[in-house]
Amino acid sequence: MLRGAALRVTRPRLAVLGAVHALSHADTESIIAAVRRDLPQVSHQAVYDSLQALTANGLVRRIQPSGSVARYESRVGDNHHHVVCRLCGVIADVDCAVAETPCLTAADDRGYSIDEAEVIYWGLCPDCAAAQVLDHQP
Amino acid sequence: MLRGAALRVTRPRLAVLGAVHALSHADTESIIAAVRRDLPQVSHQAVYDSLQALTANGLVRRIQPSGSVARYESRVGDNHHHVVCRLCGVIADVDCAVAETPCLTAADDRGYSIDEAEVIYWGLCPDCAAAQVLDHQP
DNA sequence: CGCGTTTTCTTGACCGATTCAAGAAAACCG
DNA sequence: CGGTTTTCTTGAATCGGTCAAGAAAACGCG
Repeated sequence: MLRGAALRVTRPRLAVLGAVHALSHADTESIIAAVRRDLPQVSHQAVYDSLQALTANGLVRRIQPSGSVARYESRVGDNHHHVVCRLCGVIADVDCAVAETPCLTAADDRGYSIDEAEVIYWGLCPDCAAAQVLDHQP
Repeated sequence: MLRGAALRVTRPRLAVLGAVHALSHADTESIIAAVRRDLPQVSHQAVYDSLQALTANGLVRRIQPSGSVARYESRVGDNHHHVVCRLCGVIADVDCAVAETPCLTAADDRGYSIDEAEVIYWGLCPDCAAAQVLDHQP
């Protein structure tokens, strides 16, 4: 994958790529921890640089819902979206409701040349929704 | 407006509300500057608290595209979306392409109870797109 | 395979938006 | 006009992320 993107193959990059694939919507801190299980010596900066390089070349995708730190996922190139729990912050993938390139056409594009539509659904995850109900019926 | 939301009416809150209405997608720093034109003494904390209170009560809306600081707008309750320029970061409003509650229905909601769909279109604003073309045809 | 160039990693300082905490001031309710 | 509660001031702290300089590792080529 790295060679395909004309990126040098280094241990930190391999480990970061592995970590992003192994974890689900992981933040940088979790990725650093995972990478250090293999390479205890890596600096946080190497991880930041790797994530930046991988993101810029489309090998991983970066998402950052409001109020959250940056998170990374390995599912790329299929324009799927995310649903975020307002209470616990957990993220799940959702496929687009509309079509292949979903809401990619704005009603009026204001003269912008749009290349991506990012959709975030906000709500309550099943667990938090259940806890919510219990609170109101004690 | 403040009374309608059961919020105490204070000078800082009035000034913040005015600033958000006067500016377009302003960040906190701009809002602080605008507020201080009327009330030179206000602390940044008062502005942060006011924005938080206004946002929590739906009087202003907070948006935060990846890589940007928090921004606030006065257009609320009409589920419109935003288009962000990848180069200069400028933000414009766009109405939803689909319907009243646009992409509010995910293909598979994963058991979440969704209450909002937030859409951000990424692309190039007219100015940056033009500059881009000039770069490639010097 | 070894060398030189270029990119990447290590180390450690730094930054800036936002939050926390404690006390003073101001709104609201009779 | 008090008393209570919320909000504001002041000032410090937090924390994700970035910057900078030199050391180390990849890669390309002979």
